[in-house]
Amino acid sequence: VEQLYGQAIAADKVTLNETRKEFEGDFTVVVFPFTKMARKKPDVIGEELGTYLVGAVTEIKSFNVIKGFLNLVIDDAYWASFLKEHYANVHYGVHPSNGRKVMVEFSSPNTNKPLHLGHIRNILLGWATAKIHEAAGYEIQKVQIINDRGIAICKSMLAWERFGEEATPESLGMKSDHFVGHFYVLFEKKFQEEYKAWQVSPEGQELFAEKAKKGQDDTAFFKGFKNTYFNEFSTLGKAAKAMLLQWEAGDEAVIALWKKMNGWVYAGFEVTYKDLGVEFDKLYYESNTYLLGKDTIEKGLSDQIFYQKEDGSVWIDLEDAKLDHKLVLRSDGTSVYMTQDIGTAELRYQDFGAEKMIYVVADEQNYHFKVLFEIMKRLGAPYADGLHHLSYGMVDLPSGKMKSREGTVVDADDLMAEVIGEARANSEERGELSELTTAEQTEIIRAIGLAALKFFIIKVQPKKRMTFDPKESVDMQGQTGPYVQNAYVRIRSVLRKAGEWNPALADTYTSLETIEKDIIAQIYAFPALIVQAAEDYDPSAVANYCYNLAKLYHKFYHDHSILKADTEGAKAFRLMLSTALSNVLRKGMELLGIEMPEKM
RNA sequence: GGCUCCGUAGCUUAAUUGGAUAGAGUACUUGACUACGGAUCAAGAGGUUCCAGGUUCGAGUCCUGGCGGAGUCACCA
Repeated sequence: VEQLYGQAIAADKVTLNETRKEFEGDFTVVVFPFTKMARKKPDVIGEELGTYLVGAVTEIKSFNVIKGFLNLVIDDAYWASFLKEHYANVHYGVHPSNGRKVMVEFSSPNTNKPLHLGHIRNILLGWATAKIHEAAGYEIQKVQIINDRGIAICKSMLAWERFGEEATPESLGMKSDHFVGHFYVLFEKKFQEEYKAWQVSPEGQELFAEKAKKGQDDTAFFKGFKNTYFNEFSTLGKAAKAMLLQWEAGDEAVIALWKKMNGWVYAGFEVTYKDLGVEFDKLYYESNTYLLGKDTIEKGLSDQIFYQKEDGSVWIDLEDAKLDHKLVLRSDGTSVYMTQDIGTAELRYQDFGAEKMIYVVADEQNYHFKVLFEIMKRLGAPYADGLHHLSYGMVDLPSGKMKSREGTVVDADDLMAEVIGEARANSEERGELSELTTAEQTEIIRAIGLAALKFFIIKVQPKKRMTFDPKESVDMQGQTGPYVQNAYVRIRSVLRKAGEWNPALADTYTSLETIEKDIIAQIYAFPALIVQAAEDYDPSAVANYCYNLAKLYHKFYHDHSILKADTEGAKAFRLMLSTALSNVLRKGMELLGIEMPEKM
């Protein structure tokens, strides 16, 4: 543009797209943006630019102009040499270190119950986001904050103490985190019973008469009154709150019970994480961090970033950021969730010095993180601009919203067992694995089942709320994880059968099929795709890319013979192409935490 | 009620961030293995991209106003 029209133009102002299938070419330049500076018609500009590019860039063989779109045709020789250069590189697509650090926080469970479907989406997103950043050149640190204190775990503790009769996971034959969750649900059940009885008691009726709004029926009133009842009237609620106070005071018996219960939960979590194939570099425990942040509040107060009310509580005024006023310290001087998060952010920066910190947390906390990040900015934290909330939509069931207190959750362990069971049934029907040992079969079947589950969840853009249909999640045909695995397995099978082959023969193959070119062009796009997915915090882009690549390969495989190709050159070229594609598929899926088996 | 997000084929979804005739999967109908793996491929049908305006050479995408759904607006976390 500069050469032809004498005006410089920023690179990001040039739209360069992959050419759509129905037109000839590989890349398309949209020329409309140049009409003003060139003062010519789009078609004329297209002709001029095309002529210039063909002359100036050896890789561009020819061009055509259609309705203001300049389609550029890349020389087959370029694609062939590109393939030759990269096909054997199993780490193709991975960028060299960019010297930057990123911390990803995900999972972050409460310790009062086992992990469920919501955690699975969180974990898969967090894991994939970390891996994608790593491939994009970042040094990564995967962390979780374990919410091991608070009223929730006290409920489980209290229920076990009152109704548990010294039971253990072993004595009840339960997975240990499920065991603790069982007592959490039991607490809720007992509490509900107590609440129901109280509602019809004289005291309950009196309060209803006194406090209910006009026309409000008792069901609606008592639904809204539940928290107040728990905090002010319930004997169970009082006992749980008393236990929390005892915990904070360091009461030996309570601490011992707390350690016992949490120990059970951690043992259970460990199994679930292992089954899911994830691990963390560092764990933060809320019991160690929940008092952090007060110093910062003090300092911010003297710097007049915060202000104090008469009752002693400390606030920040964020009205000019359309975020209202927010409490950061209670009137009794104790901290709130926000205080803690401020302190934890600082602690992590001290620990790791990451310029980017990604919080993988459900979208119900969008407001919280907006406020947190705004506060960090006003406090002048050097990393404030690198804070990012990877917000994702909640997972619904076809029957509606999941509620752990009501026991309508899909348990993570059960879910994995289910998809693996489905994979096993499918596999046994096919019988492809019958020659392998039982241990090998089990491992492959596990990989297939998990691929179905993980791909089903990751392929949806994070911010979209998703409905999880258990029936569809175990599908293994169509746009699924096993479909992608199958493309890989096919390639591995072909490569095994090919035995020794000579890559140099590929040089004699000079006239590429359209689909061969398409595949190379897609492979070519992989490194940039990784960077884009990291920038967008969007693992679904990688999932969809892998699916499209697998689809291309299945079609190619169907239409063109590889081992029985017409010439030795074509055979070598196609083996090269297959190898390259298998490497990309394996790497791409690896970024999503999905393994690729050799057989299935 | 304020703020934020979402709305695309019956269902699940994509669209290179404003580009060409909105692309897949599923379900439905139909066809392809004596084959390098049929967990595959191909064909058909399925769309007023929630509605109405606006900006633009060009809008599923941006702006305004509606409609529908979700979240949030705690001295809970």
